[in-house]
Amino acid sequence: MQNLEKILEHNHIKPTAMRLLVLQFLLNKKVAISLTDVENHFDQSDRTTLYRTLNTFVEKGISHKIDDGTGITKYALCEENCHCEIDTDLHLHFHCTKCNETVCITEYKIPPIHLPKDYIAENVNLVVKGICEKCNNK
Amino acid sequence: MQNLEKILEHNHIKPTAMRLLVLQFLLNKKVAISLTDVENHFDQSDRTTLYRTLNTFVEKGISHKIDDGTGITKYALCEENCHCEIDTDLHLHFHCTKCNETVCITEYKIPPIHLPKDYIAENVNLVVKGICEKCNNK
DNA sequence: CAAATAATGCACTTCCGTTGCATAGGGTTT
DNA sequence: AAACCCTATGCAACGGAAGTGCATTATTTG
Repeated sequence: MQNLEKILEHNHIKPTAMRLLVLQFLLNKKVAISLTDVENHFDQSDRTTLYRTLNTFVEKGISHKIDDGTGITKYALCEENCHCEIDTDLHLHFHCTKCNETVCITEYKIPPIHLPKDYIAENVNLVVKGICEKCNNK
Repeated sequence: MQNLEKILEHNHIKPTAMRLLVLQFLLNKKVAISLTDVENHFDQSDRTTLYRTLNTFVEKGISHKIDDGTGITKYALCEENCHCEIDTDLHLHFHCTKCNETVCITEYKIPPIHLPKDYIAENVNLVVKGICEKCNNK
C-alpha cells in the first residue's frame, strides 16, 4: 500500500513507519477511534507518539477530532471532500450506546441552526446517541 | 428566599444548607457552570459534596448536564417546561470561545435530524461554538 | 561526515470525575 | 433524654485521559 505514503506526503506529513501504521489502522476502522483504541492495537508502542501522531493528522487535515459526549476524544479520517474546519460542511456523529461505537454520518448534513441575534457560529457539533444500524439488526 | 426550599422540596430533595446555596448559585448564574466553578465560589466547601449535590439535582430533574465539548461537564437549571430527558425537547447549547461561557439557547429548538435507515435516535446533543452576544457587543 | 531538524520514547504532571469509608447531623422511636 | 436510623457531608484516594519537558534516536540537508 504505497497509497498510504501518498496520502501523507500529499498532506505534508513525513511518512514514518508509525504514521503509516496508524493511518492504515484508521483506514481499516470505519468507526471513530480513541487514543486508547490505537494504543491497544499497537501493543509495544508509546502512547505519546500515538497521541502526537493523531494530533498531527488533525492539524494537517487528514482526520478530524470528534467529541461524542463520552468524554473520550475520538478520531476519524476525513472524507475526500471533507472541509471539517468550515462549519457549513460539518457532518453529524452517531454514538451507539449498545456497541459503544461512534460513526460519522456523512450522508446527512446538519440542518441550518438558528441563533439569537448577535451570536456568531463558528463551529457546530452534533452528536446523536442511540442504537446503530448494526446493533438494531442483531 | 424560602422560595429555594420550595423548589427542592417540590422535587423531593432535602433542603440542606449546602444545597440551598448551590441552588441559589445556579439560579443567579445564567450560564452553565462546572463543578470547578461551584468549587471556586464556595471556597471552604468540599468538592465531593458539591459533586454529589449537582448530581442529585440532575437525578431529581431540576437541572441538566451539559457536554459542551470542552471536556468539562457543565450544569444548568432546567426551565419550567424542561423535559430534558425527552429527546424532542432538547435545546441547543452555545459555547463562547472568547469568554468561555456556555449558555442554553432555549428559544430555538434543534431541527429534526435525519438518520440513515435502522438508526434509532435516543438523544441529541447540539453544541454551537462561536462568539456570544455579550462578547460580540464589546 | 557533520550539523540541523524532526520524530520518538520515557517520565511525569495535571485535571476531572468518581468511589469508599468514616463522621456528623436531623429526625424518629422507645 | 437516650438510642437509633438514615442521609448528607468531608476526607482521602483512585483511575483515566490529556498534555508537557526532555533526552534520545532517526532522518534530512549542507
